[in-house]
Amino acid sequence: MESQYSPKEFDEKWQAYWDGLGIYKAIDDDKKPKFYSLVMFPYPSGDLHMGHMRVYTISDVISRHRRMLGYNVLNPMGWDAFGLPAENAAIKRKLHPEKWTKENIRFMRDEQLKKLGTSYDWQREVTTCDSDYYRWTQWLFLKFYEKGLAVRKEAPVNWCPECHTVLANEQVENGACWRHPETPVEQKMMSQWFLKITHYAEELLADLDTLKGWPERVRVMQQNWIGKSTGAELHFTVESKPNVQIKVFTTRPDTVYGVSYLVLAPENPLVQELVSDECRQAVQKYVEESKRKTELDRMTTDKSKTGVPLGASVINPFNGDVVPVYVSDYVLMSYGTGAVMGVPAHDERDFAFASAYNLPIKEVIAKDGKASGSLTEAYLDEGLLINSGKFSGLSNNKAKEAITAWAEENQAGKKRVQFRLRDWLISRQRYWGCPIPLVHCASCGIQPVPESTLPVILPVEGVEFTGEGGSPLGRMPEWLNVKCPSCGGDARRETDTMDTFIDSSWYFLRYADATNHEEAFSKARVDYWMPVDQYVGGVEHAILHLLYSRFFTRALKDMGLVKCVEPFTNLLSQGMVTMYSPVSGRIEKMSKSRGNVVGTLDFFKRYGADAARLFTLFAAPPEQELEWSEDGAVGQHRFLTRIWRLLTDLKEKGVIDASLCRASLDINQLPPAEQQLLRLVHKTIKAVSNDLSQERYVFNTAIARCMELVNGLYKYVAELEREPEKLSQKSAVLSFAAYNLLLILAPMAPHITEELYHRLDLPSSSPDYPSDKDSIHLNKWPAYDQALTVDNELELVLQVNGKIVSKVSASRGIDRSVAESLALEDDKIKSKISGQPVKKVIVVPDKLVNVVI
RNA sequence: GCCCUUGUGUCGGAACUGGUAUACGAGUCGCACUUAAAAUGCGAUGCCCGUAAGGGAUUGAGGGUUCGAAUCCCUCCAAGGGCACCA
Repeated sequence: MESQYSPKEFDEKWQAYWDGLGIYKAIDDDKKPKFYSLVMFPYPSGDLHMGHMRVYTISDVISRHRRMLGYNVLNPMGWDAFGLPAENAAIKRKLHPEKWTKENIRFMRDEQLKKLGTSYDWQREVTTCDSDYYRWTQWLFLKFYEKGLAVRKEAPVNWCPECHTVLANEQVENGACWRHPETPVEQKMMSQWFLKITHYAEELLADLDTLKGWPERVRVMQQNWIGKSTGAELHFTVESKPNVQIKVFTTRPDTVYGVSYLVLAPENPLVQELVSDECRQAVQKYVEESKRKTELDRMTTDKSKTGVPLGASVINPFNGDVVPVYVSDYVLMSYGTGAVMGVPAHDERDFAFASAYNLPIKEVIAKDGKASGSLTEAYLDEGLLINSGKFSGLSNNKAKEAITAWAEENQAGKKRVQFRLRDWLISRQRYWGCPIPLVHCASCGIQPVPESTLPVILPVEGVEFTGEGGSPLGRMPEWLNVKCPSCGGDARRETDTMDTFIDSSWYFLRYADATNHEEAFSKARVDYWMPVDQYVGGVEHAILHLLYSRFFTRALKDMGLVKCVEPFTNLLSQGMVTMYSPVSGRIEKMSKSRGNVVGTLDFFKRYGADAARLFTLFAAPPEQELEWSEDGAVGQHRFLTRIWRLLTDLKEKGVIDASLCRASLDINQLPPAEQQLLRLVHKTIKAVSNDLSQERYVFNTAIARCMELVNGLYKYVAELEREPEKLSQKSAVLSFAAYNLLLILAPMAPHITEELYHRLDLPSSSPDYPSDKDSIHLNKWPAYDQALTVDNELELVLQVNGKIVSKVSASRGIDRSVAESLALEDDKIKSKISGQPVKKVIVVPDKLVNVVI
């Protein structure tokens, strides 16, 4: 036992070696089939822990495996480097965001990701806060602006008082900022920049069906978020002002005869226009109050309804009914038309509102066409129309179309599709982001910065970070004041920066052509690499990043800049890593604030990167949660030690011989014990190949199979030890087994396999294996012989009425009749049957025989 | 409230299309090696009854389909996640 398994002695050696060889470089336009493997790039927050490492490990195994399968793999890495934490750190510690960010990047790249043994092509590294990158983010923004997909509009927006900026809808969770769950967002009317994602709502929804390689739940989440509703817009004329109409959106035009009132959202401009003198004071008070309510307040009002009458009435175009108009904050200005028709009999909310204000409840749909007389709750099911004029008697589904058609014919409305998705608010009143390349000119209005003068550089020197009074950019006159590109007069730059989700909506395109100084990317390169064949990332981006990226890709496709429509063909969303938290006393997501982090540096030092990789892969399948356990991680280190000892020992004794590693063995020439071992090797290669395939990606069982092979090898060697002279002879089977074990383990444990591979000292390069001497990772993934993955002798299970009674050994492929008689002649079966008539016998070939009595 | 996911030994988890439930690992116990411990190797290890041979129940609970169900269907329970006054 000369040398102990001691990863710290060679992990870094191999990392440097791979770097030097450049074996992870992706080749543009290679002859081999391409495989674009992508992992969501991190925000450079400073220190990754073991929880973060999971996603990089998974993605790395996939990439390494694909390389061995002969693909031209693109596996890039970069940094989502703009964002608030850097700016907040600057305010707190007087450290410039750029310096802070760059230091974090260096540490995370060199001390953490590289030391995990990842196989990135660092020549394509992308950093979104570099002007080399954001220059093109700005360029893309201008393209959107040209196409009318970037617009400035006055709208109610979400303001986070903690971030001092507005947020997109997707960045509000439960009425609070996604970064600050304790801070409710405030509603403000502001003029802001939006990207018109709603323009693509229909496509973004429909094409979800094409994403067969995405997890169902992510698709469902996006579907819900886009939220398509089909219905009608109906027009109600104001009684006292025949030239004013209130338009409502409804998914239930079939209930229009049951309207007993209309409701406007407090923010609806019609409120001010229609309010009567008598009601003005009460309405004004109500509107003021609802303005003060945060989104959170409005959501937690227990569904109880409040509202005030407007003092106006409208005419129902269908039956001429005159019904009152109310203001209530259960109607949202930002959805539909900001006005709804109240049908208490067939809508829960309307029922609650009508009950509170004693409004009539008129039934217009009933199950058998018969009114119940007194409803205690809204009737929401299907049924036949009643009290609905000429539509009475129709089924309500048919009535939806008929009523909408009538409305269209009589200029009282039209069919309408409504989406829940809203335009993407992208301006941020913060410094550390990509400047929006526009100027405001007093005479020409908003003018785009000419492409030739991009980038609009984010000033680094002389920026003051106070965290107060808006973006620091507004206080930098030398940056702020420019000449108008159109008239040459005095103008001011736009001080808002872009939402950082824009940076990450196209980074996967830049990887395809990361060093291009002439354009954002060449179309040819992007068309070669895109779409991403396997994307790996957290489910927290199920909507945000993934939806924005889909939108971007679509828009760029329509501009002719890219060919593909969907950017990510396959998506794997890995589960989070948890651990017991002494702060809460519960098992929670690993994070610094919960005090349950395991650091990477210390772990790598003690157990090596391979043990860390294997444990994260082994403890749970990738989509599931993973609980970190020190014991479990030690177990993986123990497994690696077992491999180390076995192979170094056998190599030293001369049992494993390099010349025999790839020998093709004739199983019929081998003694039984060797046959069995050879079969085990082929079975293992098959199982691991299957587990690592894109259809499965179950690394835990792949490792389990490797462990079984190692256990089998130990058992076999223990047998050999009974005749010690055998342990000094070359063994073809053991050489073959050792070599293949290293190959199939290489994607998961790249360091130990590389070290042991080099110790095998394979013969010099041959045409088939040109890179023999260089690296195990340049090897081909091993093939298996299907015939050797099954045993010739097997155990046949014998059942009576589906219960196992006995087992017999049998040869593979015996006839059904032979299997049947084996069962019927078995003593235990006979005694179980004890003379009763056999109804039938079911034979599952090579598996079992079930005797039914 | 609606939608989705998950319930298997002491624990993490296997069981591919219905066909030997508990692979693999952790933990525990025993043996070997050792002055001793650690490390390592070997063995045992889901539950109940039994000294044993052996027998019985068992995949959250209950029912169903089937020769046969962890796997398919229905009802319920629990945990986690998403959406939530979206008209």
